Amino acid sequence: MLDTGGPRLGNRKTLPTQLADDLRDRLAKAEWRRGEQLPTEADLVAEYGVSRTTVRQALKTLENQGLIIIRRGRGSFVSSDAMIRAGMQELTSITSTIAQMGHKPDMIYHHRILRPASSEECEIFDLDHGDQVLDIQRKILADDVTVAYSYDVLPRWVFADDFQPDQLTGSVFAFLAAHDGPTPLRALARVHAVARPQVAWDEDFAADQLFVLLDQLHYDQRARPFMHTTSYFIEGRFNFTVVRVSPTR
Amino acid sequence: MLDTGGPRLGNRKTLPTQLADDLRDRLAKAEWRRGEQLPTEADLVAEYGVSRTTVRQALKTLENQGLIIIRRGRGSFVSSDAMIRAGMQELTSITSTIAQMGHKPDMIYHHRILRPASSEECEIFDLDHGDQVLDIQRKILADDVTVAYSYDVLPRWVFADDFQPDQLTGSVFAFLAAHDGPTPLRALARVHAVARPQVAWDEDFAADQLFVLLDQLHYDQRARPFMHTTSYFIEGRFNFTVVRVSPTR
DNA sequence: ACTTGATAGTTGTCGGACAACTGACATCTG
DNA sequence: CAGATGTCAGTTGTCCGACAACTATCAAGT
Repeated sequence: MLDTGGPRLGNRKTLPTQLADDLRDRLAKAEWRRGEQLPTEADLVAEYGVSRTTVRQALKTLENQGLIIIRRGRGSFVSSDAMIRAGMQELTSITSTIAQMGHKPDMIYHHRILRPASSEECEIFDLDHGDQVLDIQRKILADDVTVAYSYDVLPRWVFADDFQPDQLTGSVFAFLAAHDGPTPLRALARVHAVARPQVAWDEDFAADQLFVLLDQLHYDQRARPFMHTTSYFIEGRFNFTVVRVSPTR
Repeated sequence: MLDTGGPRLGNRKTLPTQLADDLRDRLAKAEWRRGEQLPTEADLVAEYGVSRTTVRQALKTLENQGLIIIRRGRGSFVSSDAMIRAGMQELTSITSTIAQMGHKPDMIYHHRILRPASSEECEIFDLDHGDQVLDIQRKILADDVTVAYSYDVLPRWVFADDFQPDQLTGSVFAFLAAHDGPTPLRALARVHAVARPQVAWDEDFAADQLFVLLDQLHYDQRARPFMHTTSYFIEGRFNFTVVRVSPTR
Protein backbone atom coordinates (compact mmCIF):
# COMPACT_ATOMS: atom_id res chain seq x y z
CA MET A 1 0.00 0.00 0.00
CA LEU A 2 2.40 2.66 1.17
CA ASP A 3 5.83 3.03 -0.35
CA THR A 4 7.60 2.34 2.90
CA GLY A 5 10.65 0.34 1.97
CA GLY A 6 14.06 1.24 0.74
CA PRO A 7 15.81 4.51 0.12
CA ARG A 8 13.67 7.45 -0.75
CA LEU A 9 15.73 8.33 -3.82
CA GLY A 10 14.99 11.97 -3.43
CA ASN A 11 11.35 12.08 -4.45
CA ARG A 12 9.25 9.72 -2.39
CA LYS A 13 6.66 11.42 -0.25
CA THR A 14 6.97 11.08 3.48
CA LEU A 15 5.00 8.26 5.04
CA PRO A 16 2.57 10.49 6.94
CA THR A 17 1.83 12.32 3.68
CA GLN A 18 1.17 9.08 1.83
CA LEU A 19 -1.04 7.86 4.64
CA ALA A 20 -2.93 11.15 4.81
CA ASP A 21 -3.49 11.00 1.04
CA ASP A 22 -4.80 7.47 1.28
CA LEU A 23 -7.12 8.25 4.17
CA ARG A 24 -8.34 11.36 2.36
CA ASP A 25 -9.26 9.18 -0.61
CA ARG A 26 -11.15 6.83 1.65
CA LEU A 27 -12.95 9.75 3.26
CA ALA A 28 -13.87 11.07 -0.17
CA LYS A 29 -15.28 7.66 -1.02
CA ALA A 30 -17.50 8.02 2.05
CA GLU A 31 -16.08 4.87 3.57
CA TRP A 32 -17.20 6.30 6.89
CA ARG A 33 -20.28 8.40 7.44
CA ARG A 34 -20.19 11.92 8.80
CA GLY A 35 -19.72 11.91 12.54
CA GLU A 36 -18.68 8.29 12.50
CA GLN A 37 -15.56 7.18 14.30
CA LEU A 38 -12.50 6.31 12.27
CA PRO A 39 -10.32 3.33 13.13
CA THR A 40 -8.24 4.03 16.22
CA GLU A 41 -4.58 4.87 15.91
CA ALA A 42 -3.74 1.33 17.00
CA ASP A 43 -5.98 -0.07 14.27
CA LEU A 44 -4.29 2.04 11.62
CA VAL A 45 -0.88 0.99 12.90
CA ALA A 46 -1.88 -2.63 12.43
CA GLU A 47 -3.56 -2.05 9.08
CA TYR A 48 -0.82 -0.03 7.39
CA GLY A 49 2.22 -1.46 9.14
CA VAL A 50 3.65 1.91 10.10
CA SER A 51 4.46 3.35 13.49
CA ARG A 52 2.00 5.23 15.63
CA THR A 53 4.11 8.37 15.13
CA THR A 54 3.38 8.21 11.42
CA VAL A 55 -0.31 7.54 11.95
CA ARG A 56 -0.66 10.41 14.38
CA GLN A 57 1.03 12.87 12.05
CA ALA A 58 -1.23 11.82 9.19
CA LEU A 59 -4.34 12.22 11.32
CA LYS A 60 -3.13 15.61 12.54
CA THR A 61 -2.74 16.72 8.93
CA LEU A 62 -6.29 15.68 8.13
CA GLU A 63 -7.49 17.54 11.20
CA ASN A 64 -5.63 20.67 10.07
CA GLN A 65 -7.46 20.36 6.78
CA GLY A 66 -10.78 20.19 8.57
CA LEU A 67 -11.65 16.69 7.44
CA ILE A 68 -11.62 14.96 10.81
CA ILE A 69 -11.80 15.87 14.47
CA ILE A 70 -9.50 14.20 17.01
CA ARG A 71 -10.83 13.93 20.56
CA ARG A 72 -8.61 12.86 23.37
CA GLY A 73 -9.66 9.69 25.08
CA ARG A 74 -12.32 9.00 22.46
CA GLY A 75 -10.99 8.79 18.95
CA SER A 76 -11.09 10.46 15.56
CA PHE A 77 -14.33 11.34 13.83
CA VAL A 78 -15.37 12.37 10.36
CA SER A 79 -16.19 16.04 10.58
CA SER A 80 -18.74 16.46 7.80
CA ASP A 81 -19.06 14.95 4.39
CA ALA A 82 -20.00 18.33 2.95
CA MET A 83 -16.44 19.44 3.48
CA ILE A 84 -14.64 16.60 1.91
CA ARG A 85 -13.99 18.23 -1.41
CA ALA A 86 -10.88 20.32 -1.65
CA GLY A 87 -11.08 23.86 -0.44
CA MET A 88 -9.51 26.89 -2.00
CA GLN A 89 -6.52 26.59 0.30
CA GLU A 90 -5.50 23.41 -1.46
CA LEU A 91 -2.99 24.54 -4.05
CA THR A 92 -3.73 22.75 -7.29
CA SER A 93 -4.08 24.00 -10.81
CA ILE A 94 -7.42 25.35 -11.90
CA THR A 95 -7.75 22.78 -14.66
CA SER A 96 -7.16 19.84 -12.33
CA THR A 97 -9.69 21.30 -9.91
CA ILE A 98 -12.21 21.44 -12.74
CA ALA A 99 -11.36 17.86 -13.64
CA GLN A 100 -11.79 16.74 -10.02
CA MET A 101 -15.26 18.23 -10.04
CA GLY A 102 -16.13 15.99 -12.93
CA HIS A 103 -15.99 18.50 -15.75
CA LYS A 104 -13.87 18.75 -18.87
CA PRO A 105 -11.25 21.47 -18.52
CA ASP A 106 -9.88 23.33 -21.50
CA MET A 107 -7.81 26.37 -22.23
CA ILE A 108 -7.50 28.87 -25.06
CA TYR A 109 -4.35 30.93 -25.28
CA HIS A 110 -4.80 34.43 -26.60
CA HIS A 111 -1.34 35.73 -25.97
CA ARG A 112 1.98 34.12 -25.13
CA ILE A 113 5.17 36.13 -25.56
CA LEU A 114 8.55 36.80 -24.02
CA ARG A 115 9.09 40.46 -23.14
CA PRO A 116 11.32 42.46 -20.78
CA ALA A 117 10.14 42.59 -17.19
CA SER A 118 8.58 45.76 -15.87
CA SER A 119 10.11 47.40 -12.84
CA GLU A 120 7.37 46.01 -10.60
CA GLU A 121 7.97 42.54 -11.93
CA CYS A 122 11.71 42.93 -11.37
CA GLU A 123 10.94 43.64 -7.74
CA ILE A 124 8.46 40.83 -7.30
CA PHE A 125 10.68 38.18 -8.88
CA ASP A 126 14.01 39.67 -7.83
CA LEU A 127 15.11 40.15 -11.46
CA ASP A 128 17.65 42.50 -12.99
CA HIS A 129 16.62 45.24 -15.34
CA GLY A 130 16.33 43.80 -18.83
CA ASP A 131 15.57 40.23 -17.78
CA GLN A 132 12.75 38.63 -19.67
CA VAL A 133 9.40 37.28 -18.52
CA LEU A 134 6.79 35.14 -20.20
CA ASP A 135 3.50 36.97 -20.51
CA ILE A 136 0.37 34.84 -20.88
CA GLN A 137 -3.22 35.74 -21.52
CA ARG A 138 -5.75 32.95 -21.82
CA LYS A 139 -9.22 31.91 -20.95
CA ILE A 140 -10.18 28.79 -19.06
CA LEU A 141 -13.17 26.66 -19.91
CA ALA A 142 -15.15 23.94 -18.19
CA ASP A 143 -17.33 21.80 -20.45
CA ASP A 144 -16.69 24.34 -23.24
CA VAL A 145 -18.05 27.23 -21.18
CA THR A 146 -15.74 30.12 -20.32
CA VAL A 147 -15.11 30.11 -16.60
CA ALA A 148 -12.24 32.54 -16.14
CA TYR A 149 -9.76 34.87 -17.79
CA SER A 150 -6.22 34.63 -16.57
CA TYR A 151 -3.19 36.90 -16.93
CA ASP A 152 0.01 35.18 -15.93
CA VAL A 153 3.63 36.28 -15.72
CA LEU A 154 6.64 33.99 -15.19
CA PRO A 155 10.32 34.93 -15.17
CA ARG A 156 12.45 33.49 -17.97
CA TRP A 157 14.59 31.31 -15.67
CA VAL A 158 11.59 29.10 -15.00
CA PHE A 159 11.99 27.57 -18.46
CA ALA A 160 14.81 25.77 -20.20
CA ASP A 161 17.22 27.73 -22.38
CA ASP A 162 15.73 26.44 -25.63
CA PHE A 163 12.15 27.17 -24.60
CA GLN A 164 9.81 28.73 -27.15
CA PRO A 165 6.51 30.24 -26.00
CA ASP A 166 4.62 28.18 -28.58
CA GLN A 167 5.56 24.99 -26.77
CA LEU A 168 3.37 25.95 -23.85
CA THR A 169 -0.06 24.39 -24.09
CA GLY A 170 -2.58 23.36 -21.49
CA SER A 171 -1.89 23.73 -17.80
CA VAL A 172 1.20 25.71 -16.87
CA PHE A 173 1.69 23.57 -13.77
CA ALA A 174 1.59 20.40 -15.87
CA PHE A 175 4.07 21.86 -18.34
CA LEU A 176 6.49 22.82 -15.59
CA ALA A 177 6.22 19.41 -13.97
CA ALA A 178 7.06 17.75 -17.28
CA HIS A 179 10.04 20.01 -18.02
CA ASP A 180 11.90 20.12 -14.71
CA GLY A 181 10.46 23.48 -13.84
CA PRO A 182 9.87 24.69 -10.29
CA THR A 183 7.34 22.79 -8.20
CA PRO A 184 4.62 24.94 -6.66
CA LEU A 185 4.63 24.59 -2.92
CA ARG A 186 2.68 27.59 -1.65
CA ALA A 187 0.83 30.57 -2.95
CA LEU A 188 -0.45 33.76 -1.41
CA ALA A 189 -3.80 34.73 -2.89
CA ARG A 190 -5.71 37.96 -2.49
CA VAL A 191 -9.43 37.93 -3.16
CA HIS A 192 -11.31 40.84 -4.70
CA ALA A 193 -14.62 41.54 -6.32
CA VAL A 194 -14.39 43.41 -9.61
CA ALA A 195 -16.66 44.50 -12.41
CA ARG A 196 -15.59 44.93 -16.01
CA PRO A 197 -11.82 44.47 -15.88
CA GLN A 198 -10.08 46.80 -18.30
CA VAL A 199 -8.64 44.15 -20.54
CA ALA A 200 -10.82 41.59 -22.22
CA TRP A 201 -10.06 40.52 -25.73
CA ASP A 202 -12.95 38.15 -25.96
CA GLU A 203 -16.05 38.71 -28.06
CA ASP A 204 -18.46 36.87 -25.85
CA PHE A 205 -17.40 39.06 -22.99
CA ALA A 206 -20.26 40.62 -21.15
CA ALA A 207 -19.26 44.12 -20.11
CA ASP A 208 -21.39 44.22 -17.00
CA GLN A 209 -20.26 40.86 -15.77
CA LEU A 210 -19.04 40.44 -12.19
CA PHE A 211 -15.82 38.62 -11.34
CA VAL A 212 -14.04 37.15 -8.37
CA LEU A 213 -10.45 38.23 -8.80
CA LEU A 214 -7.75 35.93 -7.49
CA ASP A 215 -4.40 37.71 -7.38
CA GLN A 216 -1.85 35.02 -6.66
CA LEU A 217 1.87 34.80 -6.19
CA HIS A 218 3.20 31.26 -6.40
CA TYR A 219 6.32 30.12 -4.59
CA ASP A 220 8.50 27.10 -5.31
CA GLN A 221 10.16 24.73 -2.86
CA ARG A 222 12.91 27.23 -2.12
CA ALA A 223 10.38 29.95 -1.32
CA ARG A 224 11.23 31.79 -4.54
CA PRO A 225 8.29 33.43 -6.29
CA PHE A 226 8.07 32.01 -9.81
CA MET A 227 4.61 32.88 -11.09
CA HIS A 228 2.17 35.71 -10.73
CA THR A 229 -1.38 35.03 -11.83
CA THR A 230 -4.27 37.42 -12.05
CA SER A 231 -7.38 35.37 -12.64
CA TYR A 232 -10.85 36.76 -13.22
CA PHE A 233 -13.45 34.13 -12.42
CA ILE A 234 -16.87 34.83 -13.81
CA GLU A 235 -19.16 35.10 -10.81
CA GLY A 236 -21.36 32.05 -10.40
CA ARG A 237 -19.49 29.76 -12.76
CA PHE A 238 -16.82 28.68 -10.35
CA ASN A 239 -17.54 27.80 -6.74
CA PHE A 240 -14.93 28.99 -4.29
CA THR A 241 -15.02 27.33 -0.92
CA VAL A 242 -12.68 27.80 1.98
CA VAL A 243 -12.51 25.48 4.94
CA ARG A 244 -11.73 27.66 7.91
CA VAL A 245 -10.23 25.97 10.95
CA SER A 246 -9.93 27.29 14.44
CA PRO A 247 -6.29 27.77 15.46
CA THR A 248 -6.96 26.96 19.12
CA ARG A 249 -7.67 23.65 20.71
CA MET B 1 6.67 29.42 29.26
CA LEU B 2 4.43 26.58 28.26
CA ASP B 3 1.78 25.23 30.58
CA THR B 4 3.31 21.80 30.70
CA GLY B 5 2.78 20.60 34.24
CA GLY B 6 -0.07 18.99 36.01
CA PRO B 7 -3.45 17.74 34.88
CA ARG B 8 -5.05 19.48 31.98
CA LEU B 9 -8.33 20.11 33.79
CA GLY B 10 -10.27 19.92 30.62
CA ASN B 11 -9.29 23.11 28.87
CA ARG B 12 -5.54 23.44 28.57
CA LYS B 13 -4.30 23.51 25.01
CA THR B 14 -2.10 20.68 23.89
CA LEU B 15 1.63 21.28 24.12
CA PRO B 16 2.25 21.30 20.35
CA THR B 17 -0.52 23.88 19.99
CA GLN B 18 0.97 26.09 22.67
CA LEU B 19 4.40 25.77 21.14
CA ALA B 20 3.09 26.51 17.65
CA ASP B 21 1.32 29.60 18.99
CA ASP B 22 4.49 30.80 20.65
CA LEU B 23 6.64 30.22 17.59
CA ARG B 24 4.02 31.94 15.44
CA ASP B 25 4.29 34.98 17.69
CA ARG B 26 8.05 34.98 17.37
CA LEU B 27 7.76 34.66 13.60
CA ALA B 28 5.32 37.57 13.55
CA LYS B 29 7.83 39.61 15.53
CA ALA B 30 10.33 38.89 12.74
CA GLU B 31 12.72 37.24 15.16
CA TRP B 32 14.11 35.45 12.12
CA ARG B 33 14.37 36.88 8.65
CA ARG B 34 12.67 35.37 5.62
CA GLY B 35 14.55 32.36 4.36
CA GLU B 36 16.57 32.17 7.55
CA GLN B 37 16.95 28.89 9.36
CA LEU B 38 15.01 28.37 12.56
CA PRO B 39 16.55 26.65 15.56
CA THR B 40 16.86 22.92 14.98
CA GLU B 41 14.46 20.52 16.59
CA ALA B 42 17.13 19.64 19.14
CA ASP B 43 17.57 23.33 19.98
CA LEU B 44 13.85 23.79 20.53
CA VAL B 45 13.74 20.66 22.70
CA ALA B 46 16.43 22.18 24.89
CA GLU B 47 14.89 25.65 24.91
CA TYR B 48 11.31 24.71 25.74
CA GLY B 49 11.90 21.58 27.77
CA VAL B 50 9.47 19.45 25.78
CA SER B 51 10.02 16.29 23.81
CA ARG B 52 11.07 16.18 20.19
CA THR B 53 7.68 14.67 19.36
CA THR B 54 5.99 17.83 20.59
CA VAL B 55 8.43 20.08 18.75
CA ARG B 56 7.97 18.19 15.50
CA GLN B 57 4.20 18.39 15.68
CA ALA B 58 4.34 22.12 16.34
CA LEU B 59 6.68 22.65 13.39
CA LYS B 60 4.47 20.51 11.18
CA THR B 61 1.50 22.68 12.10
CA LEU B 62 3.40 25.82 11.14
CA GLU B 63 4.38 24.20 7.87
CA ASN B 64 0.75 23.33 7.16
CA GLN B 65 -0.07 26.99 7.70
CA GLY B 66 2.57 27.99 5.20
CA LEU B 67 4.74 29.86 7.68
CA ILE B 68 7.84 27.65 7.52
CA ILE B 69 9.34 25.03 5.27
CA ILE B 70 10.86 21.87 6.72
CA ARG B 71 13.64 20.27 4.68
CA ARG B 72 14.97 16.88 5.56
CA GLY B 73 18.61 16.81 6.49
CA ARG B 74 18.81 20.60 6.55
CA GLY B 75 16.36 22.21 8.92
CA SER B 76 13.35 24.49 9.06
CA PHE B 77 13.25 27.84 7.31
CA VAL B 78 11.04 30.90 7.41
CA SER B 79 9.01 30.82 4.25
CA SER B 80 8.34 34.51 3.67
CA ASP B 81 7.63 37.36 5.99
CA ALA B 82 4.89 38.60 3.69
CA MET B 83 2.81 35.60 4.68
CA ILE B 84 3.03 35.88 8.38
CA ARG B 85 -0.28 37.55 8.97
CA ALA B 86 -3.27 35.30 9.33
CA GLY B 87 -4.91 34.06 6.19
CA MET B 88 -8.59 33.75 5.56
CA GLN B 89 -8.52 30.07 6.49
CA GLU B 90 -7.73 30.99 10.07
CA LEU B 91 -11.08 31.01 11.77
CA THR B 92 -11.34 34.03 14.03
CA SER B 93 -14.01 36.62 14.42
CA ILE B 94 -13.98 39.55 12.06
CA THR B 95 -13.56 42.02 14.89
CA SER B 96 -10.55 40.25 16.34
CA THR B 97 -9.02 40.10 12.87
CA ILE B 98 -9.49 43.84 12.58
CA ALA B 99 -7.92 44.28 15.99
CA GLN B 100 -4.97 42.09 15.04
CA MET B 101 -4.36 44.33 12.06
CA GLY B 102 -4.02 47.25 14.41
CA HIS B 103 -7.37 48.91 13.87
CA LYS B 104 -10.26 49.66 16.17
CA PRO B 105 -13.19 47.33 15.52
CA ASP B 106 -16.75 48.33 16.20
CA MET B 107 -20.23 47.09 15.50
CA ILE B 108 -23.66 48.64 15.08
CA TYR B 109 -26.69 46.39 15.44
CA HIS B 110 -29.61 47.28 13.21
CA HIS B 111 -31.77 44.29 13.91
CA ARG B 112 -31.75 41.58 16.54
CA ILE B 113 -34.87 39.45 17.03
CA LEU B 114 -36.04 35.95 17.76
CA ARG B 115 -38.30 34.54 15.07
CA PRO B 116 -39.43 31.11 13.85
CA ALA B 117 -36.97 29.34 11.59
CA SER B 118 -37.68 29.13 7.90
CA SER B 119 -37.85 25.72 6.29
CA GLU B 120 -34.36 26.17 4.82
CA GLU B 121 -33.01 27.09 8.22
CA CYS B 122 -34.72 24.05 9.75
CA GLU B 123 -32.84 21.91 7.29
CA ILE B 124 -29.50 23.61 7.77
CA PHE B 125 -29.60 23.50 11.56
CA ASP B 126 -31.62 20.29 11.90
CA LEU B 127 -34.47 22.08 13.68
CA ASP B 128 -38.11 21.17 14.04
CA HIS B 129 -40.83 23.28 12.49
CA GLY B 130 -41.63 26.12 14.85
CA ASP B 131 -38.23 26.28 16.54
CA GLN B 132 -36.86 29.75 16.94
CA VAL B 133 -33.72 31.38 15.57
CA LEU B 134 -31.97 34.62 16.39
CA ASP B 135 -31.86 36.91 13.38
CA ILE B 136 -29.14 39.57 13.36
CA GLN B 137 -28.42 42.40 11.00
CA ARG B 138 -25.49 44.66 11.74
CA LYS B 139 -22.65 46.54 10.20
CA ILE B 140 -19.03 46.19 11.12
CA LEU B 141 -16.62 49.09 11.35
CA ALA B 142 -12.87 49.51 11.48
CA ASP B 143 -11.62 52.85 12.75
CA ASP B 144 -15.20 54.16 12.47
CA VAL B 145 -15.42 53.32 8.78
CA THR B 146 -18.00 50.81 7.62
CA VAL B 147 -16.25 47.69 6.40
CA ALA B 148 -19.01 45.13 6.04
CA TYR B 149 -22.69 44.36 6.44
CA SER B 150 -23.51 41.06 8.05
CA TYR B 151 -26.70 38.99 8.24
CA ASP B 152 -26.44 36.24 10.82
CA VAL B 153 -28.78 33.47 11.93
CA LEU B 154 -28.32 31.27 15.00
CA PRO B 155 -30.68 28.61 16.37
CA ARG B 156 -32.24 29.31 19.75
CA TRP B 157 -30.47 26.42 21.53
CA VAL B 158 -27.18 28.26 21.17
CA PHE B 159 -28.23 30.63 23.95
CA ALA B 160 -29.29 30.11 27.54
CA ASP B 161 -32.97 29.79 28.39
CA ASP B 162 -33.19 33.29 29.85
CA PHE B 163 -31.45 34.94 26.93
CA GLN B 164 -32.83 38.21 25.60
CA PRO B 165 -31.71 39.52 22.21
CA ASP B 166 -30.84 42.88 23.72
CA GLN B 167 -28.09 41.29 25.77
CA LEU B 168 -26.09 40.60 22.64
CA THR B 169 -23.53 43.31 21.97
CA GLY B 170 -20.19 43.31 20.22
CA SER B 171 -18.74 40.14 18.77
CA VAL B 172 -21.03 37.14 18.65
CA PHE B 173 -18.09 34.80 19.17
CA ALA B 174 -17.02 36.72 22.26
CA PHE B 175 -20.56 36.63 23.63
CA LEU B 176 -20.82 32.88 23.12
CA ALA B 177 -17.45 32.28 24.73
CA ALA B 178 -18.56 34.26 27.79
CA HIS B 179 -21.89 32.47 28.12
CA ASP B 180 -20.99 28.80 27.68
CA GLY B 181 -22.14 28.81 24.08
CA PRO B 182 -20.70 26.55 21.40
CA THR B 183 -17.06 27.00 20.50
CA PRO B 184 -16.42 27.56 16.79
CA LEU B 185 -14.11 24.91 15.45
CA ARG B 186 -14.55 25.00 11.68
CA ALA B 187 -16.47 26.88 9.06
CA LEU B 188 -17.21 26.31 5.41
CA ALA B 189 -17.12 29.57 3.50
CA ARG B 190 -18.22 30.27 -0.03
CA VAL B 191 -16.84 33.32 -1.78
CA HIS B 192 -18.80 35.42 -4.25
CA ALA B 193 -18.63 38.79 -5.89
CA VAL B 194 -21.86 40.78 -5.71
CA ALA B 195 -23.12 44.24 -6.56
CA ARG B 196 -25.92 46.02 -4.75
CA PRO B 197 -27.26 43.36 -2.38
CA GLN B 198 -31.03 43.63 -2.08
CA VAL B 199 -31.13 44.56 1.57
CA ALA B 200 -29.29 47.55 2.90
CA TRP B 201 -30.85 49.65 5.58
CA ASP B 202 -27.98 52.05 5.82
CA GLU B 203 -28.07 55.63 4.59
CA ASP B 204 -24.43 55.91 3.64
CA PHE B 205 -24.86 52.90 1.45
CA ALA B 206 -23.59 53.38 -2.07
CA ALA B 207 -25.90 51.57 -4.45
CA ASP B 208 -23.25 50.81 -7.05
CA GLN B 209 -20.77 49.51 -4.53
CA LEU B 210 -19.07 46.16 -5.06
CA PHE B 211 -18.87 43.53 -2.35
CA VAL B 212 -17.04 40.34 -1.55
CA LEU B 213 -19.69 38.05 -0.17
CA LEU B 214 -18.64 35.49 2.40
CA ASP B 215 -21.37 32.91 2.94
CA GLN B 216 -20.31 30.92 5.97
CA LEU B 217 -21.65 28.03 7.99
CA HIS B 218 -19.94 27.65 11.35
CA TYR B 219 -19.61 24.32 13.13
CA ASP B 220 -18.96 23.66 16.81
CA GLN B 221 -16.76 21.02 18.41
CA ARG B 222 -19.33 18.32 17.80
CA ALA B 223 -19.59 19.19 14.13
CA ARG B 224 -23.02 20.71 14.61
CA PRO B 225 -23.75 23.83 12.57
CA PHE B 226 -24.64 26.65 14.94
CA MET B 227 -24.32 29.87 12.96
CA HIS B 228 -24.93 30.98 9.41
CA THR B 229 -23.41 34.29 8.42
CA THR B 230 -23.82 36.17 5.19
CA SER B 231 -21.29 38.98 5.21
CA TYR B 232 -20.94 41.64 2.54
CA PHE B 233 -17.48 43.14 2.66
CA ILE B 234 -17.11 46.42 0.84
CA GLU B 235 -14.57 45.82 -1.89
CA GLY B 236 -11.21 47.35 -1.09
CA ARG B 237 -11.81 48.00 2.59
CA PHE B 238 -10.98 44.55 3.82
CA ASN B 239 -8.04 42.56 2.54
CA PHE B 240 -8.75 38.89 2.06
CA THR B 241 -5.70 36.70 1.76
CA VAL B 242 -5.54 32.96 1.46
CA VAL B 243 -2.37 30.99 2.01
CA ARG B 244 -2.58 28.08 -0.37
CA VAL B 245 -0.44 25.08 0.39
CA SER B 246 0.47 22.23 -1.87
CA PRO B 247 -0.98 18.93 -0.66
CA THR B 248 2.01 16.95 -1.93
CA ARG B 249 5.49 16.79 -0.53
C1' DA C 1 39.38 19.78 -12.87
C1' DC C 2 36.69 16.14 -11.51
C1' DT C 3 35.23 12.23 -8.81
C1' DT C 4 35.01 9.74 -4.69
C1' DG C 5 34.59 8.96 0.11
C1' DA C 6 34.17 10.34 4.86
C1' DT C 7 31.91 13.07 8.20
C1' DA C 8 28.96 16.01 10.93
C1' DG C 9 24.47 17.92 11.25
C1' DT C 10 19.55 17.46 10.58
C1' DT C 11 15.06 15.50 9.77
C1' DG C 12 12.22 10.93 9.18
C1' DT C 13 10.55 6.77 11.35
C1' DC C 14 10.32 3.40 14.75
C1' DG C 15 9.01 0.96 19.28
C1' DG C 16 7.83 1.11 23.86
C1' DA C 17 6.29 3.27 27.92
C1' DC C 18 3.42 5.95 30.84
C1' DA C 19 0.14 9.97 31.77
C1' DA C 20 -4.31 12.00 31.07
C1' DC C 21 -8.82 11.97 29.42
C1' DT C 22 -13.53 9.79 28.19
C1' DG C 23 -17.42 6.94 28.65
C1' DA C 24 -19.68 3.17 30.74
C1' DC C 25 -20.73 0.56 34.49
C1' DA C 26 -20.76 -0.81 39.25
C1' DT C 27 -20.98 0.68 43.86
C1' DC C 28 -21.89 3.45 47.66
C1' DT C 29 -24.72 6.97 50.22
C1' DG C 30 -28.61 9.40 51.70
C1' DC D 1 -34.95 5.41 44.30
C1' DA D 2 -31.74 9.35 42.96
C1' DG D 3 -27.48 11.12 43.02
C1' DA D 4 -22.64 10.96 43.92
C1' DT D 5 -18.46 8.31 43.79
C1' DG D 6 -15.19 4.58 42.49
C1' DT D 7 -13.42 1.46 39.06
C1' DC D 8 -12.16 -0.05 34.65
C1' DA D 9 -11.19 -0.49 29.66
C1' DG D 10 -10.33 2.11 25.64
C1' DT D 11 -8.15 6.05 23.43
C1' DT D 12 -5.30 9.97 22.68
C1' DG D 13 -1.22 13.01 24.56
C1' DT D 14 3.60 13.12 25.69
C1' DC D 15 7.96 11.41 26.54
C1' DC D 16 12.44 8.92 25.63
C1' DG D 17 15.93 6.63 23.08
C1' DA D 18 17.51 4.66 18.97
C1' DC D 19 18.56 4.24 14.24
C1' DA D 20 17.76 5.24 9.17
C1' DA D 21 17.97 8.55 5.49
C1' DC D 22 19.13 12.81 3.60
C1' DT D 23 22.13 17.22 2.91
C1' DA D 24 26.07 19.97 2.69
C1' DT D 25 30.88 20.28 3.23
C1' DC D 26 35.49 19.10 2.87
C1' DA D 27 39.49 16.17 2.26
C1' DA D 28 41.65 12.82 -0.48
C1' DG D 29 42.49 10.63 -4.55
C1' DT D 30 42.55 10.22 -9.61
